[in-house]
Amino acid sequence: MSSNLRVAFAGTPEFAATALDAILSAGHAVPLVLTQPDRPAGRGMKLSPSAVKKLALTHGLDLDQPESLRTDAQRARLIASRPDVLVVAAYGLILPPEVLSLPRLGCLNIHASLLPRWRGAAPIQRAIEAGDRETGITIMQMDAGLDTGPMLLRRPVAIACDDTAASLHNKLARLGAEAIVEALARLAAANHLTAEPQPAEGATYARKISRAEAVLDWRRPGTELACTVRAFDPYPGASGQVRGTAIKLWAAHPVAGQGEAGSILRADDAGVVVACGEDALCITELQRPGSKRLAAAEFLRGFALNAGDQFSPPSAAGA
RNA sequence: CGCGGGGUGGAGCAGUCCGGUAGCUCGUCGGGCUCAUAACCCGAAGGUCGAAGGUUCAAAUCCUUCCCCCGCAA
Repeated sequence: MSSNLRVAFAGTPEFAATALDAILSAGHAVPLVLTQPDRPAGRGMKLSPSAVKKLALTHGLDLDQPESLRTDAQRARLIASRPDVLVVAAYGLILPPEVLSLPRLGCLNIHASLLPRWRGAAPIQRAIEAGDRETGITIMQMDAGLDTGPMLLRRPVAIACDDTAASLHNKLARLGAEAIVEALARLAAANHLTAEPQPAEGATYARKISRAEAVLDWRRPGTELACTVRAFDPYPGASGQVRGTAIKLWAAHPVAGQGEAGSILRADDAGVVVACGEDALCITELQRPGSKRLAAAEFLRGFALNAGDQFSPPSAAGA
């Protein structure tokens, strides 16, 4: 690595940790890592460190976990670290103008979509849910808006018909890591990057995934429901309810068929076919509470589903 | 101490409350039937019932401790 930068890093989940790891491997100095404070999470609600924190600790990096960056006191360590640039990836905090203008080269964001499509919190899931065939990574110079800054670098990736949020997340995390390393390399060499403003056309907003959305509305078309199932794997998992039991649906594809929305047309080793508002959905992987994900054939041995059984409508099945 | 479900032949489950010969569906193997089959019929193998300790004439089942998996919630 010929020329290195002082790269402060702000990020929280696995997606961000992948990028941080690549930045370190590229030989840049990382004088400070910002990540969200430890949160109660998981069974037992134990305080858990973020993926980025764990990585930072294994590399012995300086770490700060402010609740926000609104005050000078909360920014003190970032200022003291004298970064050339701040790389932000799924950090989960709003950066005030004082932070955006703090590093000499500004703040770069790794965003998991081809902007301006899917600005916001859940670009990976929303792209799958919408049935997009392509998404990607955008390296963006951050400004005061939400994912509205000028673009430095865009990398497309195809969404496979069997991609889930999990599999696409992994692809995009790797791609994002490569992209930020390339952007930093160019930045180090040229001391600036040409930034292209985002077009006004085609902007959409990827709102956060809410638990309520996870309960499938069987009046929707089977093709859309299949996308939702993939978009919600692994979190929070599309769900339905039969005979009072909540059931998670982990894999499904649209098939021909018609009947009352939510009614089971067939249930055999090939899958559970449920009538939708349009066509039908063939569910091939299911899970009930306390058990694990099972292929339809195995699931049915322990939980009988038969033609004529009915999935409850979302209002009745909702949490 | 956030709430809860579960660990039983290769897979998925029942049996546990009310201790007393370990059961079901599927798979595997062998045989039969069939033009043929993932179909059907007959038969067989295969289990320290998560681990350790305790109670008992007797524990998958009751008590104690531990390990592992999962749902909710975040």
